[in-house]
Amino acid sequence: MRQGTDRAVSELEKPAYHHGDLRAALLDAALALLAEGQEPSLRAVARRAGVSPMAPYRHYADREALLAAVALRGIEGLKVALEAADAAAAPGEAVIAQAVAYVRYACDHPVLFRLMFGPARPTVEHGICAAAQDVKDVLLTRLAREAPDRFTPDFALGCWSTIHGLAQLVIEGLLAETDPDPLGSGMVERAVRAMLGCPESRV
Amino acid sequence: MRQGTDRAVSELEKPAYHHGDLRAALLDAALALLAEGQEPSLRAVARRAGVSPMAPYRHYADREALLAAVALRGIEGLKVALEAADAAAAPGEAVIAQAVAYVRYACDHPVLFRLMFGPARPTVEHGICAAAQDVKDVLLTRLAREAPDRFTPDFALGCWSTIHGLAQLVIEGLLAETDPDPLGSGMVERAVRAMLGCPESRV
DNA sequence: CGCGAATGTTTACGATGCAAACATGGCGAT
DNA sequence: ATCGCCATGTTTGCATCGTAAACATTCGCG
Repeated sequence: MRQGTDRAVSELEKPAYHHGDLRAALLDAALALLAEGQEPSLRAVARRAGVSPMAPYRHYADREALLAAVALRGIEGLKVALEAADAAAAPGEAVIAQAVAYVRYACDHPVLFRLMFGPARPTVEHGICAAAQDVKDVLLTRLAREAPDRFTPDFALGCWSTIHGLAQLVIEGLLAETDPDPLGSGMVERAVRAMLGCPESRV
Repeated sequence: MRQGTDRAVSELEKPAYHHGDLRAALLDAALALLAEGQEPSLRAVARRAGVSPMAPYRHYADREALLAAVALRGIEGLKVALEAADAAAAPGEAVIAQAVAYVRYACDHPVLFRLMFGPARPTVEHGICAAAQDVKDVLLTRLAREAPDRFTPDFALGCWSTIHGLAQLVIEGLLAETDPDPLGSGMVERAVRAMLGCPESRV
């Protein structure tokens, strides 16, 4: 696929027949549409990438395959966000920080998030599952250190569920009438603390 | 092909021009499609109800309105399931029983469940939110009795999130590689117990 | 230089959601 | 009983979507 001599991307070069790296461009286009809040149709993605509606099929089996690739990237992004939050957290507060980051990521990219954890069963299914496990593991690792006494696989699953459920409830607006801004108001954080049984709220 | 689609109440009259109670028939048709695991298109619902593709618009503003009505009914069904589980539970085990019932409901009606708590924002949005609160309240009420010491609004939200997140993870297959049958294996129950800190497993 | 394979394009088909115009017939006012 | 209103259904039409099939273009290797 890739070769040494790269006439890869020069600015004033008109769109050649061969796009150079459509595969990545399609991914970016889909991500961009997602970021704008719209669910990306295959045709819209192609349009945005400046190619014909059928072009994507040279790189992805079907719409679902493209979306799955996007979802994978989104999951990786979530993992990165969790790791960053974990690293930046005060001692003993890393789990809470990860939880908040998780929900914030969902709020910042609601459509993407739905794609990531919704019916993304298609082609790359296994890839998605594995990536999701990676995400869980980031949380799990920190959990094992901050709460070694209570820690069990079941407890880890419970924690993940709590955080994931919270994210779902928030982005679907199910908490809107209870609290218009569950993240900003600290409700999310308090709910996680309540479940973990660590009420130190230290402003 | 026109067949005598299941008319619930009437006897042998031919499909009259006026359907009698299309509104309800459409709901049932959508529910039936959902039960068969397919996402109901407006046209498919109309087909199943034995009317023309445009007929539903006399009763629902658009596809989303129909789906929202279906979602509402699904949420009511969940509430009923929770109440039943609560009533049948052994003393002190009602919260766990509700949690398991919640996840089981999701597993039994995955497409419906996604509809209920997915982007069901449209028309009846408020109705959906309120109904969801009703569901939460069933859990919340029992929670206040079984765990009066830890009980706070934040704790209640946390519990709901845990259960809801568990349901999401299970129906999307995110736990499939960890455990192919999280409900049957008891993993769901154990995760909830771990979060609640009540490890009595009393087979 | 030439040719095969990779990559894009065009055309076409069936499905979908919905707008607009038309048809039917239940039912209250006369 | 009759008539006419209008709620309820139907037909037609259009834009969009996913994707199959056939065609066009160019890359890279012999």
